[in-house]
Amino acid sequence: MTDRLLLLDGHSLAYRAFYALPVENFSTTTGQPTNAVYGFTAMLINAIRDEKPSHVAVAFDVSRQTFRTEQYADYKGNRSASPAEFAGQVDLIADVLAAMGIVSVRLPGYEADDIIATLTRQARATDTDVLILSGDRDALQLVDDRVTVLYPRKGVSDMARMTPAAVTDKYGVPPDRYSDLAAIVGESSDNLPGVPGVGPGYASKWLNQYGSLDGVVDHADEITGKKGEALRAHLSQVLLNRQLNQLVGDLELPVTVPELERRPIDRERVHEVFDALQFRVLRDRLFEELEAEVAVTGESFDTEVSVLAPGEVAGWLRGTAGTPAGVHFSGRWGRGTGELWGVAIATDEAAGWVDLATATGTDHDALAAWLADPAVPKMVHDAKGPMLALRARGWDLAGLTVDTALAAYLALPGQRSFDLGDLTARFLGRDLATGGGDGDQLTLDGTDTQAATDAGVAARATRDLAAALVAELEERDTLRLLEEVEQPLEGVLADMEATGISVDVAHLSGLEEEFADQVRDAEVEAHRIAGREFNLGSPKQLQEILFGERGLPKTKRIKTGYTTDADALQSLYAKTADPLLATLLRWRDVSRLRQTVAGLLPLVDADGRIHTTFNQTVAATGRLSSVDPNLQNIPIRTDAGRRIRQGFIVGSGYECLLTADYSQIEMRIMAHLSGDEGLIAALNSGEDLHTTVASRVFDVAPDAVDPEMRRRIKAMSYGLAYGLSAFGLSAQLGIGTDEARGLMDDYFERFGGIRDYLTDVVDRARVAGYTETMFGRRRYLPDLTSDNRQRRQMAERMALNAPIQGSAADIIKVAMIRVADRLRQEGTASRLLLQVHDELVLEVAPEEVQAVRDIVVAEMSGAAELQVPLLVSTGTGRDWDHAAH
DNA sequence: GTGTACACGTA
DNA sequence: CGTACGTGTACACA
Repeated sequence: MTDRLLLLDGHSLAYRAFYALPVENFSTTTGQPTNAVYGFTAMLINAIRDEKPSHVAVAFDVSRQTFRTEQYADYKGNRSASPAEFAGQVDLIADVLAAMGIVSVRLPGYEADDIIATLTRQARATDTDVLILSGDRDALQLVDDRVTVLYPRKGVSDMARMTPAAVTDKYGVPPDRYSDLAAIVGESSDNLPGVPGVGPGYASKWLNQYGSLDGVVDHADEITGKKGEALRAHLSQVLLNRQLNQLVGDLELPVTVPELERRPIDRERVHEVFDALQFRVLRDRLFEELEAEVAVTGESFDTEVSVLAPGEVAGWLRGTAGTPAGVHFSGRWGRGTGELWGVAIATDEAAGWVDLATATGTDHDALAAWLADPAVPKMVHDAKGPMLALRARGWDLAGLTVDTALAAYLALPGQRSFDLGDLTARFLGRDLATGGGDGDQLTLDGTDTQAATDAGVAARATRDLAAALVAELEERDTLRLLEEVEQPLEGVLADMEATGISVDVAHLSGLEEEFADQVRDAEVEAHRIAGREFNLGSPKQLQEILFGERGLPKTKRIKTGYTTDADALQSLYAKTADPLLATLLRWRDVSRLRQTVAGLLPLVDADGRIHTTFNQTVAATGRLSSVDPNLQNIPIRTDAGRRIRQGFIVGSGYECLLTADYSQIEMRIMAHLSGDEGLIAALNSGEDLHTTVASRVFDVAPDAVDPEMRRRIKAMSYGLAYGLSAFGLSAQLGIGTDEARGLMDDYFERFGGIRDYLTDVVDRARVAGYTETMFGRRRYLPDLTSDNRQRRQMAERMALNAPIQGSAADIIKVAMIRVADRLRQEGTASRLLLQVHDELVLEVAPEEVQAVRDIVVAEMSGAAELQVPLLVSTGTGRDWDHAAH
């Protein structure tokens, strides 16, 4: 593979960053400005990620005194002394580079550009591509078919990619004539005046006409008019400019290109340096985006794993004397159950592996007792699955002090997967691999020693990782969330998954057939109206038919043409009354319903129940998610949808389902967090919230609020928590933007506390780099300082929503733990089945309805102390639909 | 087979 | 140009 050399102009980029990023948002708590360091480092990380160079160097100026100032005292003489805030940041950049294993180069008397020119020349002599990241246009003279300049256009992430074609396109001359052009037009940043009245247009015309600057000079007399006159008057300045802007490509440098080969990132140093700079987000990005680049130190876990022979388990466990242990379970699990094949246990002193297939009954008993002993501290990575497998054997897990997957989720809430190996590499700088790889190493007695070693190493890694993550969370004040919310919840979720929810298979099968018939009817009709057959499920074919053959007006643009989503089809139908649209919408509706039911049926277990899996570590806000199947998006809004809900029924031996949900929990959290008196009063009044708010916004009596007024206010109230704009509100309500803006103004006139809160949330998140929920759950939003407007605004909406959605998630998690505890304490047979973000579904045993309802309402309402009451409404019934209220 | 885009269900 | 998810289908790649 061809080598790729990335060269950066340290000073020019730091300077750019310094002026691009507001210093008030980038300084440490001790007052050290860091905006230039931040911007430079961000550019560096992006460039390495995008360009994947094999070699990297950063060139710096030593001082302003160079051979150029000797020749021309005013060279760069227009530059005011660097602001105090800039001073010192260059040294900090050098620290960052050292930690990242990147070479810095400087040479007295020369500028960074000369160093870059020299290294470029050296690299061109070998088979190496060169990328130059520089904020100095002089570098453009180096561009050729193997050398590209990345020039910051705006901010720190928008780069112009200057190839020979791009240079020619922009300046009208090829790169090797760029310096000639710059000599004629001058370079204000270097304080080199050009020919007055002559810009790149004339300069390139002359250069192309006479071939080069020499040609232009030779033929200066032939150039007519004012511009020719000006050129002749300034010839000496032009020639001086040309002399000064020529980069020196043959310096004696202390390094050569081969020595610039990328070296492993020094994790320890990166942590130290980034901690000092308080660059938490950037550090996370560094490790995330350059994961492949980060050399795992190679050090692996050299753990001796004792394969415990049949009969040895009890004795070995006694030997560990109840000391804290990392535990790794081998097996498989899902759909509310699982099987366990083996267990590895690693304490400080020893690691052991139990193969459950060969272990004796006594071994099993000893292991089960050890696992169930709450006095023995245990660390497990992602324990919910193993809990299901243990449960299936009638075993129990107690004494779980740290689940490293949950801990990592709180430390890195934006990450989607938490692989043990990735985490040990990231947090411990160690490699989980045990050097196996050459297949199974079965010993004579059939023991798979490689599996034993792998499991033992995983157990040891879990143990070490737990310590690192606990320290990390302690620092962020998030340890309580782990110990008092996420970890206790894990067991509750395992129970819910194992329990599952009963379904009426006959009912659902009937529905599936019914919906399938309607799908067929709609399809036939659609083909008839369209005059030909086509795939109704293909947006592409649909676009051809609607916008091509039928000539309907175009809808909102999407990547592949024009949207055919339900909203767009609705409004098209309102405009054109095209019967195909109605049929299409009907087809979409019924085929989706059919699909929902068809997806559920194969997941019904032998016990007649569906066991979903709740993901506890995927949603960035702290919510749960549900998969396999997703029971958090079962239809409810339409009659047909509710018929699907009727298929979820109370199980035999139980009396009914009970649902309990928080009313307007997000509005209540917004009231609490903002402290807005008006909203608090509205929620405390006990009257209908949206009517009360509407009466205040429109300044009329509550009974004068008509349904349309209420609808608009409801949309606005909920939209606020999502970062709704006047444009979005107008689109949603079908009113003009002016009217929408007026509505928003009126709203904030009465509820100014909400607006203040929302802007404050974003401001604080921008400075801190993250948002926080009421319980201290963080969400990191590096894009808040992006100079890409779309990304930044997206991050701002996330920042608005995360504390609200996340606090609601925290509250219902606490409620679930308390409900489960109370049900256990009271010895009820009733049990939790599902959580749907603001709703709990329980299965109630005979005679327990009243008690369970009281427990659920009390524990849900009492899960958090807010400035407004947490209202809970409940309902019961034979199925999920009838239990709604 | 894998990845992306679209559409759409819930809160 | 309103957040957070998961799933199924079509379609373009390998």
